[in-house]
Amino acid sequence: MDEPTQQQIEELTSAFERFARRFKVAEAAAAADNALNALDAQTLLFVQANAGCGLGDVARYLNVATTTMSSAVDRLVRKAMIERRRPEGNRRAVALTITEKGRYVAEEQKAGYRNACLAMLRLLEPSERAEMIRLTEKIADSES
Amino acid sequence: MDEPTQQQIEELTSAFERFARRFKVAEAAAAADNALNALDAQTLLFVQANAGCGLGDVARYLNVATTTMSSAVDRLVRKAMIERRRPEGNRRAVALTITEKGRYVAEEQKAGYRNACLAMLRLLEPSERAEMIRLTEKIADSES
DNA sequence: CGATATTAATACGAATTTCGTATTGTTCAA
DNA sequence: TTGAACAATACGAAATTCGTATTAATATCG
Repeated sequence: MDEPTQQQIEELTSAFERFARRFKVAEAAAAADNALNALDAQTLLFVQANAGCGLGDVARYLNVATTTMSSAVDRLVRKAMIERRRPEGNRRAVALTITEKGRYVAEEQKAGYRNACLAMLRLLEPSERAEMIRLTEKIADSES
Repeated sequence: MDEPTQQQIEELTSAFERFARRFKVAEAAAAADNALNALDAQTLLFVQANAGCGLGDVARYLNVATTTMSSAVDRLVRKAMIERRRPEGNRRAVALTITEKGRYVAEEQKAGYRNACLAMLRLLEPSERAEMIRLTEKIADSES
């Protein structure tokens, strides 16, 4: 009862395909100098948002093996975007923190996302924008 | 004039982050037996939708080097999901066509997308669904 | 207290993937 | 007919991910 219709499902699936493609192309075009691969970029953003987190925290969040995360952290440390520290109180762990340069790159990254979102909103009438945001939030945050 | 507000941009960006994460996790959970990597899956879907297309067509569409596409096609041929044929009339080209098995896997793949979209629509009130679809289509298909 | 299990991270190597360069074979144009 | 342009492939280098084994630190419990 009150199920989405087959046609609605089909329409949304198809629209999302074109949507994703458009978004992806824009993203590829924006690939800057400080370009990071997807995992490293996500790692950097997580470390920025969770200063002092451990390597395993990021791995669990991003659903990758800890060895994979260790490599990603290696790369980011080599690029001087984050730092490994030994937290006092637990000397087997590392605490990850973002550097000045890392913060810069992370902000650049986020600016890219914001630009893409801005481009989307511009395609809508002012009256439609709030509704798009509301519906996206509802889907993103609903329980179950 | 009539620009989206900073707050709207921020809200949509943030909502999309959660949205994408939720979508991605669902996708990872659905990873079936016939699992393909992202490029191979996209290639298979393109070949299904464009029977007889050339290798370069797919490469251009997906924005990868032709050598990369050659490898992807190799993998799909090895898995018996697509076939290389020499079209009469142009013997340097290959024409890609999907096989029975490929069609099956492609449909499975699309079913996964449809399920994700269904899950999204279910999170909305029936009255909101058409609006979500309309707005997504508008963003996906607008010129400029 | 000491032995053992658990935890956090790393070292190392295998497998996969992507891509650049060079090459083969075909078609087109002058 | 010869040379340029084109479609695809062969090959090798670089990067990434992950599993297994290892190191070191902390927790547990007899």
